[in-house]
Amino acid sequence: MAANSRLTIAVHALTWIALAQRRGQEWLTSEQVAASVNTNAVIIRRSLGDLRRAGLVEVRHGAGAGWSMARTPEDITLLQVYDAVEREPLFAMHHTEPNLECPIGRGIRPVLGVVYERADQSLRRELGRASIADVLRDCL
Amino acid sequence: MAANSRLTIAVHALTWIALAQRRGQEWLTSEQVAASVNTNAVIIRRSLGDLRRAGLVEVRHGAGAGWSMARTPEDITLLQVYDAVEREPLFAMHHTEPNLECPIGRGIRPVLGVVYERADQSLRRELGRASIADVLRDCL
DNA sequence: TTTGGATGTAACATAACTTATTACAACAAG
DNA sequence: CTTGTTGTAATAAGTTATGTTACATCCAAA
Repeated sequence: MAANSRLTIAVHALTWIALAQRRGQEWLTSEQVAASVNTNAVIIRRSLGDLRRAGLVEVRHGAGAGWSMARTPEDITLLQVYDAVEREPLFAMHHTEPNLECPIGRGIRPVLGVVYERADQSLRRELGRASIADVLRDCL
Repeated sequence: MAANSRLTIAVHALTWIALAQRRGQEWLTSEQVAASVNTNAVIIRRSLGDLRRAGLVEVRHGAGAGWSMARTPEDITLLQVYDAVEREPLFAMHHTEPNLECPIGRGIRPVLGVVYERADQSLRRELGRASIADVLRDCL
């Protein structure tokens, strides 16, 4: 299993909804999205639920229910999707506190924190450059 | 448990070995490194084993055995450490092949592959800017 | 007002990964 | 030889990712 595919699933779902809307279908059910992603509808509902909490999609209940974009594909970057679905930091610190009597044990965590923060920023900058509209265009 | 701490452990181990050598101790045992990182010596042996396979440290067997740097701290970047200990890509594709009858299912993987590649490159560029010597200096 | 189809979420199952720990064969310096 | 350390296997416990079933809740439309 290893690295998770949450960003992949969420971007796929959003891009497919964007294409369906361009074709005139305003609301898509989780079953319809799941058919394109080829996974269980509950996985899609959980992913789209994250995106809804981040304000990227809207949901409608009752008969004729489904999911719809809350913004245009041009206004949703992969960084926003990443922030919506990803919880863990890129790199973890020690599980147990290092030995504070050692100069390295004392100093390493803030030092690595700065390095990891810079790496995270550059990753996010790159993800911020691509939008759902870009992904949709390149898929076709 | 969540995100792994392999990069953290390996950088800590290397930095501590670098400091010990500067203080005149040429060879460190996995027990001595483990005492600073505050973990089991086997964890350290596995991490240093990865670094040895990448040519970053040397090992000596028999009585008086231990670990030593194979290069100067200035010549080891966190990117080299990252490559030595990290196997998984940053983002995974779908677990199951998406629906190839859908235009998005057909096109999404190469498109995301390009985006993920760019994100990975920028992360690596940032990790390549910091050396073990930098980490050691900032720890003191 | 009823109904039917979809969401939201809990519960559970499975597989993989991470860290920790014990045990021990292989190894080499003295 | 002796002794201390490495390299690695085996095992365990905790966590996460994904998939699946089940069902209460919701609401547009009939």
